[in-house]
Amino acid sequence: MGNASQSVKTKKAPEIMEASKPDTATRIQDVAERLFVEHGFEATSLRMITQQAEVNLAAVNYHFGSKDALFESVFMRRLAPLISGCLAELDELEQQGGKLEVEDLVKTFIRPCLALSKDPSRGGALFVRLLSRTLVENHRQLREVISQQYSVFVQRYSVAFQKALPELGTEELAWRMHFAFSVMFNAFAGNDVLKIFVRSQVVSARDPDMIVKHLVPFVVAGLTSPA
Amino acid sequence: MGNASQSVKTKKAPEIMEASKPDTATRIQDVAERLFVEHGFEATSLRMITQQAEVNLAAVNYHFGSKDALFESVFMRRLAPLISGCLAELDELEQQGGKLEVEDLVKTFIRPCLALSKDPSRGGALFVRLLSRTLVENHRQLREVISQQYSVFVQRYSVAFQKALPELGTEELAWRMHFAFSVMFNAFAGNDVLKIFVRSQVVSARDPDMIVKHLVPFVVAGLTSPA
DNA sequence: TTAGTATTTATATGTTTGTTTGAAACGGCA
DNA sequence: TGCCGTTTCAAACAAACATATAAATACTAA
Repeated sequence: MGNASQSVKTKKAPEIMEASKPDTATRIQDVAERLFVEHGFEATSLRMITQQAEVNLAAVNYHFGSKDALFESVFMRRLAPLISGCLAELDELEQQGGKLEVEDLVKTFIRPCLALSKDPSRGGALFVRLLSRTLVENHRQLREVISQQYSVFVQRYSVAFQKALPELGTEELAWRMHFAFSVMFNAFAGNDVLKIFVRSQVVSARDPDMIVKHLVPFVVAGLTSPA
Repeated sequence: MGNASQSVKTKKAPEIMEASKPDTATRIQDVAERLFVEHGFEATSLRMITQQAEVNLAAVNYHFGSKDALFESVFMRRLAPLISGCLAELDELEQQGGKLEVEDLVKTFIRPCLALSKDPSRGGALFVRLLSRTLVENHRQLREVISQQYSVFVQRYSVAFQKALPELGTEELAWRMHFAFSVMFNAFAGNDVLKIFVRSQVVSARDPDMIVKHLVPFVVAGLTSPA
């Protein structure tokens, strides 16, 4: 096993939980995630990754098949749980009946993002930043995979928001959702447009709870503003 | 002249306006702008640029000094006029007295962006996308240059928004401006987070006027929502 | 025209890139 | 112990990279 590119890694967990370092493949993923976020896909060389992960250069191609496949693996490892988390919250909200409130709907998306951001064992805010990079770089094949597997995500939210905002036309709603998710993603990713213009790095408070506190009212106001 | 990296290009304009191709340096900038947007800085090689611009490989280093300097040149060529445009609108609005309305303030930023987006001779929406890429990749030295020259941009808008929204604390206002500029930038850059999840490319209407029509109410609502 | 500078060209340099290879080392099971 | 599938390793690969150099050409001013 290994050099086949389809292997996603199914190793036995070490029985006696060693406090030291994880799996080779996992170590590669962890370092790669950080470096891809920091420098982008192209600017991150396999040598940087393998050196920091303290594994042999050939290990990447052995375990993942290629640099592209490594990226996809790193990406999907985080995306799947995040999407599931959102859809689970959405399920719960819809099943408890009653009128769908925009704020609650927004929170079904924000809460899993917030939870992820605060969980170092899942890379913290790294993945949201990776996602925002991936949005802007265009890894065609990855987009293919994502849209094949997760188009339901957008559909579910579209339907839900339509119910919560029945007075809006589908087009108007599409625009507002576009804007809303755009703010939310970039907020969690920490992409501050204004930061590029000012010297001080102090501005970025970075506390995820603070983000949410200010983010929710802003987004809800935008979504619910009179047509 | 040429190989010194400080040369920003000061060629005579061709007297008889040839309909054919512009300056070598300009041709390089035009192609580079498009390719940097499409593939990012690292993934764009000087060979791609020079081939498409139909100039010799060494021309980049001759005219701009280095790949980094070329990027900075490409970037600044568009940033400077855009910022000036915004500040000019802001000046005009402030000088005409009366209470500062949030919507008018928002429009002082949106109008120059819209004008740029609709002007092919200035690269259309390319630069906004380049800016959004630059935000996410971090070209340190470029950030330095920008913040040195254009920190006034943020200061001016901070003061203006504070006047228009006196009931907000400075911190609350900073968050809202962060969110507002984030939506606006990403709207013009066409970074649609949801697009990555759905197959159809049809969604992206792309008409800048349409963007504005829906964008302004959303942003204004977010900014003015009760504290 | 001629002299001198500005630009373009072809070619070469030395790195760095992703990927491959074949052998060595490892680990569980007979 | 000896075997065998799995994993690691050092080394090498061609290809592509940014940049440098010197010769060739284009242009301008006298």
